[in-house]
Amino acid sequence: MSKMMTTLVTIGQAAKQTGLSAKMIRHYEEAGLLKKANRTDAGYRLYNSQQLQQLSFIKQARTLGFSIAQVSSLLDLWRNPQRSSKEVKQLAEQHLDEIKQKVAELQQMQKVLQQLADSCCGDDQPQCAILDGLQK
Amino acid sequence: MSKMMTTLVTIGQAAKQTGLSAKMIRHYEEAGLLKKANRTDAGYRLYNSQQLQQLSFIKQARTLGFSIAQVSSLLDLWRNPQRSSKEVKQLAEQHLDEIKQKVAELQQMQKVLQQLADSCCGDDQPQCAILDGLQK
DNA sequence: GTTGACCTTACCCTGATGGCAAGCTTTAGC
DNA sequence: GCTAAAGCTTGCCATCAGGGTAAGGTCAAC
Repeated sequence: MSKMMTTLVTIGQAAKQTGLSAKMIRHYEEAGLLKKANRTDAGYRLYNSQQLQQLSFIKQARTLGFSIAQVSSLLDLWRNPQRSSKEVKQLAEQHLDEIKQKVAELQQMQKVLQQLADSCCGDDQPQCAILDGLQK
Repeated sequence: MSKMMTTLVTIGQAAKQTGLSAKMIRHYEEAGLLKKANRTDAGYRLYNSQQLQQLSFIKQARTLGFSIAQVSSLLDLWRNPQRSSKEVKQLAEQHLDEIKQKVAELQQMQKVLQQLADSCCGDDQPQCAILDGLQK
């Protein structure tokens, strides 16, 4: 056993360093993404550099739009030396498909809405192509 | 006063005709989008053709992604003969901007995620560019 | 020793539904 | 007329990923 020099930080520091909020970190612990953090005698959570790395990983994955459940799976794969990159890629492509579908839905909305807006003169008269379009 | 022949339907029929669910219709009533529906002696909600038209309007607006609050404003404008199409157009363009921003965010996610997925060979080995990318 | 910054838990709020339960009403079949 | 099914009612809980607030304990600086 080697005695590592570990720098421990409280949740506020961890939040600053990872770009998360303290609330989110507690939430992730509660959700089971992280092992329960060690505490000081006073009950303050303490994080070492490995845990900070895990939190950064979560932050990155959330930024890419992965759900908490997906992040949980990603974390499991990340921590598992027996993983295959195939599993990871499958997860990523599944999420990619979800994103593409959302983009398509939003673009469809955008298209229709843009057409309606373009056909509305936007003056002081009550006649309005947008409302007419919604009525159809 | 002319006595109009009005066809009245219960909430299930209204749901079928508008593509909404009965639950949504009750929710919209609760949220103040619609006047409280008349009831039969037994307490069943009844909808006439004008109310069905309003429900269809709501359905269309929701399909275009307007929030309930925005639909409420749209309904107010729709019902107000003194409206100006300018007000409607402004609301629509505001929503259009929100959609465009969401699309941009999702496309940014998509781009990064696609790059990660492309650089992951997806084989049986543990080495994985996606996990490496998330770790950074 | 006090003040202010930081931490703790617990609870309610968001948006737009879905689901379920318990109970009443109406309709259809026999 | 009786019964079963379908339809309606309200009310409460769950979702998802947190934010807000309250009430209280802790720590560091001055």
